[in-house]
Amino acid sequence: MSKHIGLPTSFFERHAVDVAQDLLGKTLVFGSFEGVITETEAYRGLDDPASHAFKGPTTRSQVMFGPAGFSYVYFIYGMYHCLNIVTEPEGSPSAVLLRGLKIGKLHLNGPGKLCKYFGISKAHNQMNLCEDLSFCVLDKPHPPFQTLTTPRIGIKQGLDKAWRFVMVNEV
DNA sequence: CGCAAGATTATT
DNA sequence: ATAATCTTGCGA
Repeated sequence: MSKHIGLPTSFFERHAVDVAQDLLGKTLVFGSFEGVITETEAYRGLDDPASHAFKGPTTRSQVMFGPAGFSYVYFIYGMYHCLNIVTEPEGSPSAVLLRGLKIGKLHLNGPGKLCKYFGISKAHNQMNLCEDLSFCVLDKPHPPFQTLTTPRIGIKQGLDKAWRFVMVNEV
């Protein structure tokens, strides 16, 4: 009978690429919603031209420079929100974009889709996912699966980095 | 202050 | 392949 505790700051305080990979199969909880994470992407800082943090902190990206375990929600293309979780210690800008969730048979493939379905907006930016069980990530048991690694989607720089992770061949 | 670009998605 | 739609960041 596991107790299902939300993932702690120490889980998110690691290298963004490791966190992105390890987040697959974990359960995102948002209010009364929850779903299994099936697709992620890592974004870092000065070594990553695709990142919002690449050119230093801005009003939008400053949360990426803060402590791990906080939400980073941004509005894009005039109509979609994207949810990230900040990684690495404070001062090391990075985050993991959540791109896919499955909720039973329903598969929300796409960062804009999952935010729309859950009702996540900028009101939920910069929230600590490690102190409140109403917005957190749970390490629930999940059957084995394989991980597909590819370059990230929708960017024009940093395509040399294979920092996208997708759950496949679920048993 | 103006403007181009953008970590997307649904449709043609 | 492209429209929809608007915030953000940067340059003037």
